[in-house]
Amino acid sequence: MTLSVVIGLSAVTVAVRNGEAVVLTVRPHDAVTDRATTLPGLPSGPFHPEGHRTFEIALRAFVTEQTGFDLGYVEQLYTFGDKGRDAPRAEVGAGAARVVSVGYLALTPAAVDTDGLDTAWAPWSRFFPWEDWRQGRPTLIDEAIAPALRRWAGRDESRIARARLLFALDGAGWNEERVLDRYELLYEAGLAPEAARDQSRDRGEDAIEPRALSAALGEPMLSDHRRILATGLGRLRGKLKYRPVVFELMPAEFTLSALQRAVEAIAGVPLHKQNFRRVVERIDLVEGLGRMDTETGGRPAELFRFRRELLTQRPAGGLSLPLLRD
Amino acid sequence: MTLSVVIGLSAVTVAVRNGEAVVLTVRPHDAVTDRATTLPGLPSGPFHPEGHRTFEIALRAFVTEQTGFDLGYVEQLYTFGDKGRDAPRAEVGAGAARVVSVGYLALTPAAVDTDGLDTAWAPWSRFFPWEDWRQGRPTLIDEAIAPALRRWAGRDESRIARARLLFALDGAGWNEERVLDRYELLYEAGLAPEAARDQSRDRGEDAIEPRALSAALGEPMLSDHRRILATGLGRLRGKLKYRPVVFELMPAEFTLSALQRAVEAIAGVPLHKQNFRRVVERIDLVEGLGRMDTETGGRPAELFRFRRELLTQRPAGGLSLPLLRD
DNA sequence: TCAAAAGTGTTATCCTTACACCCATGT
DNA sequence: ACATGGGTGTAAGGATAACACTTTTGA
Repeated sequence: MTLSVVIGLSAVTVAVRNGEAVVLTVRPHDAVTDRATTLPGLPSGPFHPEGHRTFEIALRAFVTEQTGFDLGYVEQLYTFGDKGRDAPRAEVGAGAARVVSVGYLALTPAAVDTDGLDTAWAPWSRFFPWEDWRQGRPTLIDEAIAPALRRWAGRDESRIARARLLFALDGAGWNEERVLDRYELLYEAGLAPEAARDQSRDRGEDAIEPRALSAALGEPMLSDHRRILATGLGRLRGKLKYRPVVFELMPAEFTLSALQRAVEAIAGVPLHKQNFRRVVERIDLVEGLGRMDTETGGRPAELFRFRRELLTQRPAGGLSLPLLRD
Repeated sequence: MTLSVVIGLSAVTVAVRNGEAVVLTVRPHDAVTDRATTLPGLPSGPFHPEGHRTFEIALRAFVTEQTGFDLGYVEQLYTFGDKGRDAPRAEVGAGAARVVSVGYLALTPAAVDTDGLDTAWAPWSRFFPWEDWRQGRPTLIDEAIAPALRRWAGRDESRIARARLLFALDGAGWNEERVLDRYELLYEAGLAPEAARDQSRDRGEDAIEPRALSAALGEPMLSDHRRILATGLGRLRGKLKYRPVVFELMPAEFTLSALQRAVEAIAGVPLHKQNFRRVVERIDLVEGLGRMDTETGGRPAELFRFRRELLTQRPAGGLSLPLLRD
């Protein structure tokens, strides 16, 4: 019996709904009690070399199958292969297999609810509550994260420096892109419930999915899905700034405020209204339609559309983030 | 017999030598005639789930084994899984296996020659001659690439637009980062020798490595290695601008001109001397040593060092590229 | 009339670009 | 002295950040 390799494909599917960034999750429910039986996870499945011509085709099929949802924009994120962080060993044919995770990022303008009870659009702040700085610095950081990290770091200068840099302690600046590094630091410090679970499995204990783990530092997810989600959020936040990807999250027609709320929801920081508009104007990728949206609650706002046709004519950059200091 | 999966790990190892960007290649030689028996390839090997704890550990071992070289900075690039673009099917245990490629980028300051005859530092302009714009627009583009692409595109507007955008035709601007897209366009247009090879293998013909392929549009490489190399070059060119990665390519002490030549060699574009210096000064990551390098051929140049210790204190950006229009 | 959100004007500062010129060494 | 590369000054234009204010709707 040889240990072979199984490739797990997972999708981080992002949308913006009511000014909240949400991600598509699956959570198997008990048919009788209608209660969730396990942690939530990302739509995912194993790559079959016989049937699947490419990873992306296989991934799209998994998502549609499991959520009823059709993906639009898709890009590959990262491939995780380290032992002890993988999904529980899969059984394949004669023997066991090591699972390697290939994560994907998908963007979609429509966050419609599908009928499957097992599917849900979850705000990602549930999994990473420390990542939302739109209402200012989350109190969670100073009240829970910083003390716990300091306990873990002890006198280790390099640990202290990492914590300071990543969680903006002692006056250091917040870098919204480093989502994965922050999650990995918490994992390493034993502050992510997944760490304890992976360790107990590594010690040969049975791979039980722990149901009642503390959700204080963000809700845990199945397998290594929270790590993949962190990778996706980080990538998306970075990409916003150098590629016009926000528009993949917008409907055909939108107001500039809605666009700003979408960027803020992704980046997790508040932006300066007028300077944001200037930035949008400068990249010259939207076009006013002359029509108004009267549902805004105040003065009606002009509707705009994304001039997608320009992308084939010239390389286009993203939106710089004019921060609103408050 | 089931078709299983083998994960191939490959490294794009980059260094700068005499103002040229070079990449570490292996090319098996015939022991008797001392002539190369196949195309050059990247150092690579199959991931073993039993033995290897992480991809990166396995990769480092392969490179050391095959080239005698120890890697420093390493980052993952991309995982290629599409059928027909993979390496020839590997034989594993009972059956055949589909090969999936995980590419890595490694950076190193030392481009020392190792003794192995099979190893060579090759300038990457050999594989992508159209990517070097330091001496102005390469004539190869207008003389060979553009006509061939136009023949291939015919009346297809989307093909014409892609060719124009990627190869800066008809006055469009050159985007040095899109190395992979350019290679993929040439592959799709049948202008990369690898395309013909992969197709003949797909038709069931024997997987011969063709030895005498035209090198007009860049020398071909083994398997999908030129695609991985293109991914690495593109990633590195992008990263230069937002992370201080050039310094991974520099020795402990260097002159500012040497730094500029390194950036130019990677980015493939000429830079404006004084503005480059201003940019370097502004990011404030180098420190003058007060000592001089007298080997410059003109006035001695001051030696500088990279203040690596700052990286743990603050997040650091890269160098913007102040182009020299000429 | 007032709350709520849309939309505009203006300035100081900093960064980038684009000029042209002087300096120290080896031959 | 002169060729070769090292190193500097400065001004224009553009982008960003930081101010506060007007406009148009619905309740």
